[in-house]
Amino acid sequence: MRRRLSPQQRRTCLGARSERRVREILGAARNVFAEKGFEKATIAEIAQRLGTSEATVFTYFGSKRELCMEVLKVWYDEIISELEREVPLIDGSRARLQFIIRKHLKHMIGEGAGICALVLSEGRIADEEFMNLIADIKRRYIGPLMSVLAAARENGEIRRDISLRLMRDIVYGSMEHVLWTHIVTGRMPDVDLTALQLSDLLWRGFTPPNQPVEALVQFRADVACALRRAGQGDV
Amino acid sequence: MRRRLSPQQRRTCLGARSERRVREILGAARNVFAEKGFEKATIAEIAQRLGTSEATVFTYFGSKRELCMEVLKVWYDEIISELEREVPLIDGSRARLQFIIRKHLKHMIGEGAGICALVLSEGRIADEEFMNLIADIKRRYIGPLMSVLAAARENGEIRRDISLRLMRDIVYGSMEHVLWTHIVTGRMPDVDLTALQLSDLLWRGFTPPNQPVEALVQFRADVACALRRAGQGDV
Amino acid sequence: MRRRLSPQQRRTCLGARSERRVREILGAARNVFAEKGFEKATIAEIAQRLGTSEATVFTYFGSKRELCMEVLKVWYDEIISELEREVPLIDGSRARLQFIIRKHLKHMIGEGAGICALVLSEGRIADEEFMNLIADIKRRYIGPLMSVLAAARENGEIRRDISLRLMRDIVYGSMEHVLWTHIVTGRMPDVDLTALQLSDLLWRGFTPPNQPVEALVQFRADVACALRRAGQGDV
Amino acid sequence: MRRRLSPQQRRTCLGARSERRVREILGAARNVFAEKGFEKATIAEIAQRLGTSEATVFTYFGSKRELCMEVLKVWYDEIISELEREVPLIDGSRARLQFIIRKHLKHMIGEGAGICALVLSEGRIADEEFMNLIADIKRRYIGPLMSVLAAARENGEIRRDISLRLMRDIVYGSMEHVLWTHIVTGRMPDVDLTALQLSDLLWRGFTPPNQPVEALVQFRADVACALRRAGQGDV
DNA sequence: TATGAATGAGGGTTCATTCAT
DNA sequence: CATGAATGAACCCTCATTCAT
Repeated sequence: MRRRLSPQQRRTCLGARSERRVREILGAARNVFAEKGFEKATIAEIAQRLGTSEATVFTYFGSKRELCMEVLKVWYDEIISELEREVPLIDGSRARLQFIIRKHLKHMIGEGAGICALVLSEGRIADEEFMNLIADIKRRYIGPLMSVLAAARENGEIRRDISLRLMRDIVYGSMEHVLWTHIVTGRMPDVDLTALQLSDLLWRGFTPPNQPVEALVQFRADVACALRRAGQGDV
Repeated sequence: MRRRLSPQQRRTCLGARSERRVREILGAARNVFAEKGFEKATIAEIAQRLGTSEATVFTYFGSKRELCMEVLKVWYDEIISELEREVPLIDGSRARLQFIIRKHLKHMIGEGAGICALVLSEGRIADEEFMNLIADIKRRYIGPLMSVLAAARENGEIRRDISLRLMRDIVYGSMEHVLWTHIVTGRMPDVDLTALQLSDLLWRGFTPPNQPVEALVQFRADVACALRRAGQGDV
Repeated sequence: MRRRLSPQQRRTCLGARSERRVREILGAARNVFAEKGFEKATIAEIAQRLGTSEATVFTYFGSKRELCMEVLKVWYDEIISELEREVPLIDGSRARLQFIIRKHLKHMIGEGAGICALVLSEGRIADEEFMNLIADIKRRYIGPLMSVLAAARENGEIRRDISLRLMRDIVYGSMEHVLWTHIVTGRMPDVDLTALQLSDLLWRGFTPPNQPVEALVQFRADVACALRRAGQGDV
Repeated sequence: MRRRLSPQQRRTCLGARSERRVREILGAARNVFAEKGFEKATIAEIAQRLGTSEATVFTYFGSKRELCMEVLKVWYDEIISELEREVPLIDGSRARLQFIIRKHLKHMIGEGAGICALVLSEGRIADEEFMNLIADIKRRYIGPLMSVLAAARENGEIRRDISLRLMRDIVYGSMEHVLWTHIVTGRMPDVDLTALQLSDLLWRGFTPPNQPVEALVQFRADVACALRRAGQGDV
């Protein structure tokens, strides 16, 4: 049966027109899944928004679940690669954290929130394949943050007594709750301000406690001195 | 019609035996809803676990939705009143925060996680009555924490430049993500340790910043970063 | 089983308290059946209005259908015997007709209408026993009118060329439609006026025609009609 | 969702084959509703008579209620337009009344009776939309008769002291009872004879009492005279 | 006698999925 | 390739009726 081909195989042998069709379906499906959640979304509605029939959807995607997975894959692939490309361009762990937070908040406002909720809600329930996909997405999505944290710990910028995993949970958990509040109340959060406050607050928690103040003062003096010697002026 | 009686009325006039029945049904329903979520849970399964018929469930609860709401109410009422009773017995804002965090983590491990997911996931989808209940539960559940934070801010223990709402989101969001990780990976977290670390980390973020010192810390990090970029290795 | 005893047998061996119970149940059932119709009426609602349990109803009446039949029997027995007692006291066929019409309209206003609708609506659908009861009730209910009409025909007061059956249908059909209009619109009809007009109008139809005069009347109408058709306006 | 489309929308975009399907379903539904009444009719039986599944019925009609409403609409639309077309072609108020009566009796024999009973019985019970439809149907169905009566009253052919509403109730009520008798007894009435007798009897009731005989005789003489003068012979 | 409790039998409705054209 | 049409399989919910106490 044609249905049993994986979507990749199927799509490989389709022409240009079909490529567009696939994208259209994914787009409509994304909206519907985001708005309704997996259970309440119906193929009928997706098809209706496209102006086609339900059967057409099944021509391109073997099942509702598969379609949903594809939607997630496409959506996350995009923002993950964006993240992976841009984070290294930022300077400083703290700035990177702030960047990641702002990026996440921006993506997750609007339709993104629904997609994100999909990942959070359905991941526990669905069959194994679905769960694996979601686990994979989460892992990759979280990758850039983990790199930043790992490097910062290497540098001694952040404390060693708390696991990176816990820090990661704090970062993403905080953001999700912020977003959740936004979804439920309907109020738009000020993304930039929230990102600033959040990264500030969390960073201060991540920072190693009890910095010896005198050493820092001395360090600043040294650098300033060196700088002066290099002839580039006041601090 | 019997169905049209509210569950309170119905239950009020039942004897001791049926009180037990109600609890049994609530128990089974709690498990099923927690495991499957609202949509995927079926009355049939709840009845089956009790060894009775679906009709019996409907004798005690007018609808699936009503049953679910009752489950939520019972579960949260218990822990909310526990929280409201015990938090005031603790001394010190920071200790209270730690207490709330530990309590939440403990409650949410196991079946509690599923119930909690119900509140988080279904709130956006269901009808108004359901949403109102969930909103109410959230408000009451969050009450003790908000009191602690508000008092701490009064005392000047925590910063004024960040809204309590954001702090609340950070606290609960972090915990939820911790729990989520636990659910997905199946690994039991060390509740006491996590509560300790989490409250420590967050508290330090909440605390008013000692700006001169922190500026120095940041300065050192910046220089180190610049140095690294300049390709001269470790600090 | 006790259930299999006919209600008569059962009631025979019950004491005074039970007699009252039976009447209470019949009363509540009457209201509910009248308001909702047979299908939409529920034993639960009947029991609820009595403040007892559904099982109690079944202690006295073997089934919903049986209860409904009993309700009909009791209600109609009363007004039929009333009719049979009072009609002979009236003088003159025409006055009797008017009396029967007024009586019917009065009875059928309010709850009576619902009972009557029961007879009209369910009679065609239910099982044979039910249908037989309804047929029997109708026959007896109609008896007094039939007697009046038969006697009037004997006297030559009403025409012989139209069957009594048709006359009966005209009398009761007219009234039912009047009542129906009243139920649907919710407006109270003026019972006495309607009874007067109805009996007058129908009686003039029942009366043997004075053919020459009526032929003349019709002739005039025909000419007027033809004239109008010919386009020469009013007569 | 497919279900959420109105039946019109749905049907509009279906080809000729499904037009037939719609008619088939309406036909089967008509029979079942007519035989059983709304409550006792089941989608299962309708589907079974068509040799299809219940789901198929729901593909074309969103709900049992909607299906029933459509059945009523189709059935009445046809006979109402027939009535509106044909009544004006008849000459004379009395002949029109007779025509309407005969037409009604003919339509209401057989399955029509069941449909008619639907209108009469369910109108009081169902939800508002249903009731509105039924009220609308009744109004339109009764329109032609009301026009005839109104015109006849204008001409002075029928009495002014009795409301048209009451006359209407008498006409339709009589017929319904005639039909009811026919349904219950199972005997076919002689439609033409009944229509003749009914219209004769009722018309005589409607006619203004106390026509001055002498004037009529004179009128006939005048007309006859005029006719003779016009050279067209004897009366 | 009264009733709390339980339930079998069914009805309406939904929807992912299949298949012939 | 697109799709109109059909449907099996569930699911929620209702209610008359039974039975042990």
